Amino acid sequence: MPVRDVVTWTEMITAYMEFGMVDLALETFEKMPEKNSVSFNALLAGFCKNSEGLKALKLFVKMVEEGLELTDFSLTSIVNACSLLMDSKISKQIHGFCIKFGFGLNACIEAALLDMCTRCGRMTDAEKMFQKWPSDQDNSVVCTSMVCGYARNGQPHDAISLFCRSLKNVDEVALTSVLGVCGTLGFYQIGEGIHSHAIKIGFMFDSEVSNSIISMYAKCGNINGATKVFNSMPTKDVVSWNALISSHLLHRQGDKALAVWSRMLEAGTKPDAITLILVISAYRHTNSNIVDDCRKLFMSMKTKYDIEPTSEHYAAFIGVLGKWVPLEEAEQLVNKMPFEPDISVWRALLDSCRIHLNTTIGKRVAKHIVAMEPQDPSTYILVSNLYSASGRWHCSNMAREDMRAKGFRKHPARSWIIQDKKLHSFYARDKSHPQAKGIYSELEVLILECLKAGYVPNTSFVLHEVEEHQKKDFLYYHSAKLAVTYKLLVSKSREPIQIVKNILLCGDCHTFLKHVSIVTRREIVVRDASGFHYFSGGICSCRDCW
DNA sequence: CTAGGGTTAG
Repeated sequence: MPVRDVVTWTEMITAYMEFGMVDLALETFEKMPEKNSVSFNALLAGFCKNSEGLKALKLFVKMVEEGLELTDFSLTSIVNACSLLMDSKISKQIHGFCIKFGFGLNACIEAALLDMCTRCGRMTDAEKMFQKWPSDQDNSVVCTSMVCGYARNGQPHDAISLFCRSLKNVDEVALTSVLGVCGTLGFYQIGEGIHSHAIKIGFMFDSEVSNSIISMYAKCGNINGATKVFNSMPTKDVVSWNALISSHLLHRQGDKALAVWSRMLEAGTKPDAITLILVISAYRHTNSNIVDDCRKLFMSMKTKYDIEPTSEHYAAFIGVLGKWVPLEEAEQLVNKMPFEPDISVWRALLDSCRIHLNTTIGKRVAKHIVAMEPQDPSTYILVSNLYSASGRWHCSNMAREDMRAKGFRKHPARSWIIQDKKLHSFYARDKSHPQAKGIYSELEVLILECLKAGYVPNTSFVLHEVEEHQKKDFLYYHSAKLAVTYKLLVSKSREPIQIVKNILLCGDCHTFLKHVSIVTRREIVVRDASGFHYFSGGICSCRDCW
């Protein structure tokens, strides 16, 4: 067979893989009358490109067993496959294989290995490789891998600090990643600084960078900044529209989100699956009169926009129903689904049970969730909290003990604030802050003032079995209360107080913060898992439903 | 002809 034919076949495999047509690529590969190592490598790389880590690994094993020629390209791809599998043990085996393989590592393999380490949780190994990287070599790729690795592994400070230390080496990819970190944490000043830097080094019109700036501003509470950046973009892709719609959702501006959706259609941009998840969700933040519009949209997804509803779309729609119509309708929809509902659907239904305070259906739903994800610690907490809410402490503790016995750890609930470009994070009854003493005594005073202003503690949000008189001790030291107290202590300006919380704000903290906004006459902005709460003069923008 | 890092949602 002439070489040119092998080249053509191989190019076809790559092209199919590029467009996600894995089966066609494989078919082509099998039909090839003659294969060389390049065609194997193309298939291997294609699997990785399409997140088929296991298929890539199996192919690689086959290549080794059959004694096929392995090259730098094969190694880079198999390292990538390990990154997809995120398995520390396999990653070490492949790591060793690459080193033993002999003919020296090149920059691509090294960079892939470093990235693999960050994805398998081997941050110390990644750091070692990073330090050894020759300084005369261009290392914008490994720099970015390291920044993203820190971001992924819960080390946002290291991500930002490395980014700032290597400004000469960062490019648009590192920018988007670190902007994501700023958004997650609510690091407004730093995010703004990075925005300026992005303009300075010429990425003002890079759409990926702009997209992440939109989302960064929205997550930091500046919805106008997000809108401004969006409007300034000369070309908006579907991600830009999605980012703006989700920005409005985060601020519970359902009408504005729907208005952007109309503009998007007028502009002729084809929505994708994420767009529809967002637009359906937007109806949570409108009113009960237009639930039917949402229903119509949901029913016409396939015919009008050629998007097949997935579990995520169902979950979003159930979230809307759960908010505006009787719970039974949401439950019925789950039972009538044309395919097996996944965990996101059950979680949405459970969330609706929370809004309706319906523990009967709630417990039933929770059982499904536990059965589906026995590995997930948050499931046990969900069940435990559900029992606590109805006073069944024994069952509640059993769920927690069950979780501990299995060695799972829950992701702790946290609230944090930013002060002097530093993050101060608190968990419930946290005494680890250097100023803990001052915070607790200040909080005592604040509680007294709020009680005077009419705050009535609601001990049903205490999720542990304790004596009634002890309950308030648990309630008073929730993380959001500690965070707001600390901020009041250190910032005397009239600026709004910004708090970020990684889960939902509890009902008692919500009531408390309303009173804090009265007695301190300061605006309080909380971003929790449901979006923004703006407290001012005793009222919250979420209208007490979140 | 084949290889290394990223953005929107949950």
